[in-house]
Amino acid sequence: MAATRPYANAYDLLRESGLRPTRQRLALAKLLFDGTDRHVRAEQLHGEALADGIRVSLATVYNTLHQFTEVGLLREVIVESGRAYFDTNISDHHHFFCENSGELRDIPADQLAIARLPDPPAGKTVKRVDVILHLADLED
Amino acid sequence: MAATRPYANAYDLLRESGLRPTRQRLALAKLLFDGTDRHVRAEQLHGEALADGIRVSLATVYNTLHQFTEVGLLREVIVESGRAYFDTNISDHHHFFCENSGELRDIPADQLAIARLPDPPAGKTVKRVDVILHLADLED
DNA sequence: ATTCTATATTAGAATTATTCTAAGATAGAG
DNA sequence: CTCTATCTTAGAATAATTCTAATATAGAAT
Repeated sequence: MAATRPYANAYDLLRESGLRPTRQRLALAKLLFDGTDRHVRAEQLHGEALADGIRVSLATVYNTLHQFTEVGLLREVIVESGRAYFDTNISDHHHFFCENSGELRDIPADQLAIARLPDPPAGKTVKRVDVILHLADLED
Repeated sequence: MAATRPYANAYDLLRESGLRPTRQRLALAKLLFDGTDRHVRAEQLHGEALADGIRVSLATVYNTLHQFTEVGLLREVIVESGRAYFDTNISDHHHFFCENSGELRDIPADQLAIARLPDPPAGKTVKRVDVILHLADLED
């Protein structure tokens, strides 16, 4: 097995990313990279860790999520002011965001295409393209 | 003059939107809808109002920006966690966001096209399509 | 014009998400 | 085994925003 790296051992993952494999990073990596695509909030991951008996502070969860994002293991998705999600799916794709439930869902890359990108202003590069489709309940 | 409604009298604007034209709403509307496209933050608009000698509280600025957004006079743009901009350009368009300077800039509608939109999940409609191109300084 | 009532506005407290701080712990090189 | 750079920590601090309950005001009804 290998494919999209379905379980590349948390230890190796950290090693390859140049992050010291500490107890809490290992534990959080295991929770995050379980092979499924996850959209996590810091507070929520902290809860999961505690529930698993892992002693880790919320500050460390924030630090770790940001470090993972820096080395490209995660992608941060901003949907509302004061609400950051971290996406374990780092492939090229976009998101549905349901304003009623607060749920974030992946849109597969092949279902949304950007036809034309504008040139960035001089001296800048486009670092990231975020597309969010805000959903609302259909009522009649 | 009329075109895109370049100065449709703040009073009428509020009236047509079903908002009671109070002193502070009128003043804020005048600051916001001056004919140019603006990207405003609440704190900043509050500062401008005070500088103009308009007595208004920050809470009212927040209330007003949200009310204007609800009736379609403004559009809220989220770029980073804990950072909301209100855009006076409510036509269909997208944004560049420079992470270094915090500057938000319009991308004209004709410079970015979405080729294909996915179907929303059952029972939902796509309420808004947000595209943000994150910019970073080009260095070498 | 005056009165009245629903809606606005206010200051300040409260909340939420996040970052900072400075002290103590630990991975792993030597 | 020791040492040091890097982590982790609890709790304080910050930032943006929302809430609260009291006061003010627009505009309809008198």
